[in-house]
Amino acid sequence: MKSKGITIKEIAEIANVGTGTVSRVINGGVVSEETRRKIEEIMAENNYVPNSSAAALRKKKVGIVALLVPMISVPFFSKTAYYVESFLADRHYKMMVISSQNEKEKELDVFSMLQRGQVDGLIFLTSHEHDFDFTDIPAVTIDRHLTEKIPYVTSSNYQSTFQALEKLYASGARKIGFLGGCTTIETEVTKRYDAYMDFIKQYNLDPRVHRDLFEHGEEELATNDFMEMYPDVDAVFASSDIFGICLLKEAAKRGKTVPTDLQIISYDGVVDEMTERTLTTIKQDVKTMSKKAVDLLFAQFSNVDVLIENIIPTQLRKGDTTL
Amino acid sequence: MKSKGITIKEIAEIANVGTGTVSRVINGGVVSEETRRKIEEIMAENNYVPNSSAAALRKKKVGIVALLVPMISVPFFSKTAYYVESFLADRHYKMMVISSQNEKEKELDVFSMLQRGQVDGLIFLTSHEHDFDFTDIPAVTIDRHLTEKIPYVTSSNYQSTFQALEKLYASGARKIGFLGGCTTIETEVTKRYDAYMDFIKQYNLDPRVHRDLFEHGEEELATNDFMEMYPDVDAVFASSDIFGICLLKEAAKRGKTVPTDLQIISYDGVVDEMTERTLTTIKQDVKTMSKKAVDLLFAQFSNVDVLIENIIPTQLRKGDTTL
DNA sequence: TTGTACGCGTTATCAC
DNA sequence: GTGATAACGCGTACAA
Repeated sequence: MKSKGITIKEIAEIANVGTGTVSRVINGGVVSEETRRKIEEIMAENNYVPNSSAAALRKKKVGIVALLVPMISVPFFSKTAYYVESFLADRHYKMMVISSQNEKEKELDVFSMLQRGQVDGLIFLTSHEHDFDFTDIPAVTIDRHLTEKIPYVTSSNYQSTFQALEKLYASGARKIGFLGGCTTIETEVTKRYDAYMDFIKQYNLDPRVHRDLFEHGEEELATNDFMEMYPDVDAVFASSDIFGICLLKEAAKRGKTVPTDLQIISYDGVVDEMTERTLTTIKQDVKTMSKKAVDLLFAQFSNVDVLIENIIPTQLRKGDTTL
Repeated sequence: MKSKGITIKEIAEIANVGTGTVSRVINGGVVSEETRRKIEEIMAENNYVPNSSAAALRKKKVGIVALLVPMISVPFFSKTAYYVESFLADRHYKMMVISSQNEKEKELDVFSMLQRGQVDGLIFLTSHEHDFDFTDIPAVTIDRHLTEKIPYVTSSNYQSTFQALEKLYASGARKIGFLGGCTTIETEVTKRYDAYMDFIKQYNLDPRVHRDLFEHGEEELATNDFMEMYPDVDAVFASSDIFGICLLKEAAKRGKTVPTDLQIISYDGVVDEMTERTLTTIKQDVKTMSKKAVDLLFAQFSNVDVLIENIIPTQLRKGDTTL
C-alpha cells in the first residue's frame, strides 16, 4: 500500500489515454462518460491516489488553513478549533493547529508557513505585537483588531459586560469587582475591562480590580490574591469562565455562600457541562464566530471584499451564581 | 509579500551560482563559508522562502502528522493535542487535527491523506472498526490495540481501576456502581469495565452498571438514568471525568452528600482546574503518553523496531469526592 | 567545492 | 472530447 504509489502517467498508459484526460477525471473536467468510467475503474484497480504535493505545487494551493491559538487545551480555544475544523471540512480543507504558548517565535513560524505555501490561510487568536507586513495575506483574527486590512470576528464584549454589570447592580450588588487576565497589547477582550471601568464611573462605585498578565494555570493563585485584596466584594465579573470557577472554589474556602454572599458572572460560557454548579455567564456563540471566521477567510481567497469588523452577539445565561 | 515569491533559481542567478549551491545552503550541505554567507545575504535581502510543496514533492515528506480524535473539544483530547503538538514542534513537524465526530467517513479521510502524502504519519484515538490495510503505514494509536503491527500507547486501565475499586471497598462502600460510555469495538478503555466486573465478582458484590454508546453531551442524562436505576449506590466508578462531574451534580440534586453518602472516583484526571470540588481521579499522564506516541511514530519513520504495547502508569489522586 | 541537468507527479495550455 | 508538452520549485546525482 505504501510500497510505491502509482502515478497519473502510468494510469494514462494503462488506459491508453493522455495524462490530461486522467487529470480531468480526477478533477471533474469534461470527459466522455465512457472513458471516464474506464479510467475510474483502472484507478480503483490499481488503487491510485493523486499526490498532494504535486497537485499543490501546480495549483499553488494546499488546501490547509492554520489555526493559531495560545493553548489548544483551553476550553474556549479547543471549542473554537472544533468548529473551525468542521467548517473547513465542509469546504474540503484541513486544519493545522499551532499552539503558540504565547511564544512570539512560534507565532512567527505561522507566518513563514504562509509564505512557504504550507498553508493557504490563517486564523488566529493571539495577543502579541507583530511587525509583520499584513498587506495582502489571507488571514482572519478572532477577538483582535490588528490592522485596517485584516477582518476580525469578536463578540459584543463591551455591551455584554456592561449589561451584566447592570444586572448585578439591579440585584443589589454595590461592591462589584473585576477579575481577569490581560495581554501585552490591546485586544477586543480588553473592552470587557473598559466596560467595567466605565460602569464603575457611571454608577459612582469603587473599583475592585485584579488584572494582570496571568499565565494559564495561575488563575487560582490570582483569584486568591483578588479575594485577599477585596474581602468585602459582593459580586465579581470574571473575564473568563476559568476565573469564575476559581471564584467558586475560593468562596467555598472562605465560607462565602454563592450567590447570596457573592455573585459571579463570567465571560465565555464554554464550560457548561464541566462545572458542578452552573455559572451565570455571558455565552459567546463560538459556533457562529468560527463559521464567520472561516467564511471571511474564503471570501479573501476569492478576492471578495468583506467587512473588517464582525461582531457576534452574546447571550446572558442565568446559572446558579447570581440571584 | 505575497506578490510573487522568488525562487531558488533567481537567487542563484543573482548570486552567480548554480541552483544546487543555493539548495545546499538551505539544507545545510557543504558550501564554502564565503559563498554561503553571500547567498544567505541575498536570500535575506529578497526575503526568499523555499516552497514547501516543491520540497515535499522531491523529498517525499511533508513534515506533517495527523492527529485523529473523536472530538477535539473534549478535555482529554485537547490536552493530548496540546502535548502532541509540542513534541512534534520539537522535531519541526506540524500537527493537523481531524475531529471525526465518530463518523467513519471522516476517519477514512485520514488514511487517504496518508496515501496522498499529505501527511507523513498518523496518531489516532478512535473507536471505529477499519478494514484498512495497516501493513507498513506509519501510525500509532492511543488507547487502542488495533493490529499486531501498530504500536499503541495506553494507561494501566485495568490495574488502576481495580485498585481504585478496592480503595472504595476499603472505605466501606459495598454498593459500588459503574458509569461510563462504551464503543462499538473493544478498546483499552474497555478494560476499565472488565476490571469492575472482575472486582464485583471477586468481592462478591452486586453489579450496578450503566454503560452504553453515549454521545458527547448525553452524559448528564445518562447519569440521571443511572441514579434512577440504582438510587442506593454508595460509591461510583466513573469511566471519565465528565461522568464524575455529572455525578456531583446529580448527587446535589438528590440531596446526597459527597463523599459521605456517595463516593466518586473518575478516570482521566484532566479537569483539575475546572471543577469546584476536586474529583478523586485516576490521573492519566497525558504528557508522557503523548511523548511516547510521538517517539513511536518517529521510530517508525527511521525504521527502528519498537514495542507494540506501551503502558504508561497512572496516579490515583485523592480529591474531595472520596472518604 | 561547485554547476548542470534531470525528475518528483501534477495541472494547464494548446492544438487537434 | 482528447493528447502532447510545458511549467510548478526544488533536491540531487553526476561531472567538473
